Amino acid sequence: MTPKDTKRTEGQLMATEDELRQIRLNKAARLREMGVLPYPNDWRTNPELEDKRRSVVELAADESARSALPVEDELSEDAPQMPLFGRVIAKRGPFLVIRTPHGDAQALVRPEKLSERDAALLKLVDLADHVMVEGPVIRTKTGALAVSARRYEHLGKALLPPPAKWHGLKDVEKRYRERYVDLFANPAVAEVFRARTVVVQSLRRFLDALDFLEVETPLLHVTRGGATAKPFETHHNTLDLELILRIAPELYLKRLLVGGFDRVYEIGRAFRNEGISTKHNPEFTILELYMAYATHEDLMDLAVDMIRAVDAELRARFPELTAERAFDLSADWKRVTLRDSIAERLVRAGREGVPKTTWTDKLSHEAIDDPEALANACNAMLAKLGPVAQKQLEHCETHGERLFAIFEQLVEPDLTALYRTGDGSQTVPVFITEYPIEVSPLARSNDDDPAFVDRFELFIDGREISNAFSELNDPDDQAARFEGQLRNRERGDEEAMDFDADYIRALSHGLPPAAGFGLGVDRLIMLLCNQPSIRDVLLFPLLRPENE
RNA sequence: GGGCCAUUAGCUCAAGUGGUAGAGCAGUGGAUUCUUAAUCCAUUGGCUCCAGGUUCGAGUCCUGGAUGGCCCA
Repeated sequence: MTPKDTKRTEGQLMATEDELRQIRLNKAARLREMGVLPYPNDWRTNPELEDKRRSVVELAADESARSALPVEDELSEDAPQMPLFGRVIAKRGPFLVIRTPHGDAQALVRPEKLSERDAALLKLVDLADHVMVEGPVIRTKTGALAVSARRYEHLGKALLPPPAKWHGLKDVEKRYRERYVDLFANPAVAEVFRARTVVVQSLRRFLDALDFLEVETPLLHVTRGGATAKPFETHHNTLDLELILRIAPELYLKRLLVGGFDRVYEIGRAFRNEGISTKHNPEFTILELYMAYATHEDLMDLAVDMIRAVDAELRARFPELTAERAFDLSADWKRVTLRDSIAERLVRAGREGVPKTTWTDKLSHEAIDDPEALANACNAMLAKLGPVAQKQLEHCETHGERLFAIFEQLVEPDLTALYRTGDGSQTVPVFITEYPIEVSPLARSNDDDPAFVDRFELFIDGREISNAFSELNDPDDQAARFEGQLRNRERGDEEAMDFDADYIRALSHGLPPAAGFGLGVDRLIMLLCNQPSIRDVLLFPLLRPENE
């Protein structure tokens, strides 16, 4: 005992976290002395109780409906007993505010209305405990709803104090690390994750209605393919086999088209061993769909319909969350070739909110289709670029690679300035089409110009949401593309794909003419729910572990 | 990878130029018991992120590190 401790009277313990915990442990012990378990498991809900609880909470939020409720003194003898159970988040006078998945409602808990046992239990309640009350629903003097408790049960002890009731939990790191607290302390956060589920369900509903078959393909892959990215590596002991976590499901899904499923999709996790940012988490959710007897142009139409349908459902269910929008999904979605987007960027530089850059001086409109002029322009730019952009440009060996690099560096950052509604108030979704063949190893080349492929990427509010193309189903062409990837690997490209011999064999059995579409589900949710960081739409984003 | 910012009680935040670390909420004891961030009285609670340094004296200044956020590449 330190001298400080001796000054304390009983009941005046220090309020460090350990001692706040000890105070609650002491209350748990007193529950045990009363013959009540601190963590009981013998109280059960059922559909009927659940419906009643939901109706109580909904009534509590409905000002006009609750005005018809009786006050305590007007209660009839046979007033129905309604349940309210959940977590205590505030104590106000003789009221407990109880949080449920449907919202908050309050209980009026007066000891004289309870049995001696229940009144004694009530004395031991702490904020954040799980409790259940039952009694008639009344209107309070201030017009609020309350369940006037005739029965009180302790359902579970919280040993740690909840965050401040008014401010909630604000510490961003703590919110991500202790999402369980974030969710019950900040209802707006929980709302985002409910919205997330609605988006995913809505995607499924849309595709199911079009007779797409939802499938599950392996997460453990032997070869890297379907995207260009660094994988996570792992090992299977029994087979003594090096495996990677999939970077995309693409090649398995297309095998299923060979197998005769003409419309398939998968919503699942993909893993990329890359940086973490507000737009990147090492594991993320991807939707990929494949459709036989369709082209990438059909999938543009499908993408518009699908995203509009999802958004309509989301907006109907979450009007507040979706109120602020920098983009307009109801406008006509632009379709621009990659080369035209560069040309447009150059022509409009310095006008209409489209900024000038050093590229604007070095690169002429005519150079876009002239390999030598483009290479010269790139060389002239090199010194002006940052290290990463410089590296990307230096690695370019072909006209197509240069076009793609220029698109990424020059056009992509200013897409929101380039494509806007007529009055300029909002951005418009844009499909960028005709990608160079070199950067599209799985896409079908264009029949009229084999240097480009039948592919698009969809950008909404400047953010890349989707990538899609008509599928390459010529096995010899695909084999040559894989060879090209291997050469890139030798050039030092760690993201290049492997040669997938089984996939070539699958194509050799005949992949029907088809098109495929991939969508970053987390990014779509960020966009539609107006969330600035991918961590705000992932329940448990990857963080460096805490020490200790 | 680079730059900027942040880290103080369980939570939310204060502490001009270096001078005894404070408040609200939560907690504890009591009063009250139809409250709406309940109120009233009393009261507990600190390795000021970590490790060094400068100084008579560091939450504050310097160096290094940790974690997080934002921006740039």
